[in-house]
Amino acid sequence: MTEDLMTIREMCDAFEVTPRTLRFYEAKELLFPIRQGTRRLFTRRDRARLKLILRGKRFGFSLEEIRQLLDLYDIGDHQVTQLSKTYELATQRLADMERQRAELDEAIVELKEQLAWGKQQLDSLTSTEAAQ
Amino acid sequence: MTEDLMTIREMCDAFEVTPRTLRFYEAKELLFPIRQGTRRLFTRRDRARLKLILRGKRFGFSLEEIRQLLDLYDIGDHQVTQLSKTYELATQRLADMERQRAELDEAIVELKEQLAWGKQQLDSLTSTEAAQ
DNA sequence: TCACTAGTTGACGTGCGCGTAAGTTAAACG
DNA sequence: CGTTTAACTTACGCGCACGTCAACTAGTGA
Repeated sequence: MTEDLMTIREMCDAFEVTPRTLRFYEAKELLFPIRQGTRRLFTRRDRARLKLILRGKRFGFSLEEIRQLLDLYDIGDHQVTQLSKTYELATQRLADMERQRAELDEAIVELKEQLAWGKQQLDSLTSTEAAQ
Repeated sequence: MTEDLMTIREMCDAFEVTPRTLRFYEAKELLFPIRQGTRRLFTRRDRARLKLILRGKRFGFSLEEIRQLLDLYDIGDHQVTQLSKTYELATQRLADMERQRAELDEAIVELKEQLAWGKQQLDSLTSTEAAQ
C-alpha cells in the first residue's frame, strides 16, 4: 500500500517541476515536507499547496505573495489577530483578481479585433500576390 | 499649443514609471521615441504601446513576448511571412489568455469559498472570546 | 556669464526564481 | 562487501527587469 507520502522524484513527475524548485520552495517556507532521515517526503498538504503555488505563479504573483495567501489554509495555527490580517489580505487579493479578470476580458476583446484586422490584411496581401 | 509629443518626465508622471524604465524599453525596442538633439520625445504611438506594455506585464508576459505582440500593431512594416507568423503568435496568445481567464474564474470561486470559511472561523473565535 | 535644471550615456548593483556543478550520504542491489 | 542510485547540502551562476550612481551635455533664467 503506497502511503500518502511522495518522494521528491514522484512530486517532480506529478507536477513537472525540478527537485531544485521543490527544495527552493521549502527553503522559502512554501512547502513543509517531513523528513525520513535526510530525505524529504511530501504530504497531501504539500501537494495541495504546490498546486496553488503553481497556479499563483501563472497569475503573476510572487512567491512571497503566494506564501501569504497560502496561510489562509492554515487558519487553525494562527491567533485571531493574525487570522483577521490574513483575511483582509485575501479579500484584497480577491479584489485584485477580479480587477485583473475585467482587464483580461478587455484585452481579449481588443486582441480579437486586432486579429480580425490582421487577418484581413493578410488575406488582401496574399490575394495581391496571387494576382501578380 | 502643447505638441503631441511628451518629454520623459511627462511620460513618467502620466504612466507612473521611472525614466530608467522608459530608456530600458527603448533599448529593448519596445518604444521608439524621436530625438530632439539628444533628448527623447515620446509620440502618441509610444504612449499607446506603453499602455499595452504595462498591461502585458500585469498579465505576467515577459518584455520579449510583449515586444512580439506589439508587432501586430505595425503590420505594414512586415513581409507576409513575418506577418503570418505574428498572426499565429497572437492567436496562440489569445488562446493562452482565454485559458488564463478560465483558470482565474476558478481561482476566484475557490478563494471566495476560503474567505467564507475564514470568516466563519473568525466569527466563532471572536464570539468565544467574548463569552470568556 | 554663471548657475541651475532636465536629460543623457555608460556601467555596475540588486532581487527574484531558479539552474548547475561539486562533493557527501544513505539505502538498495548483486 | 563494493557499487550503483537517489537524494542531499553548499555554493556560485544566470537571465530578467530594472535601480543607482557617476560623469557629461544642452537649454533656461537671472
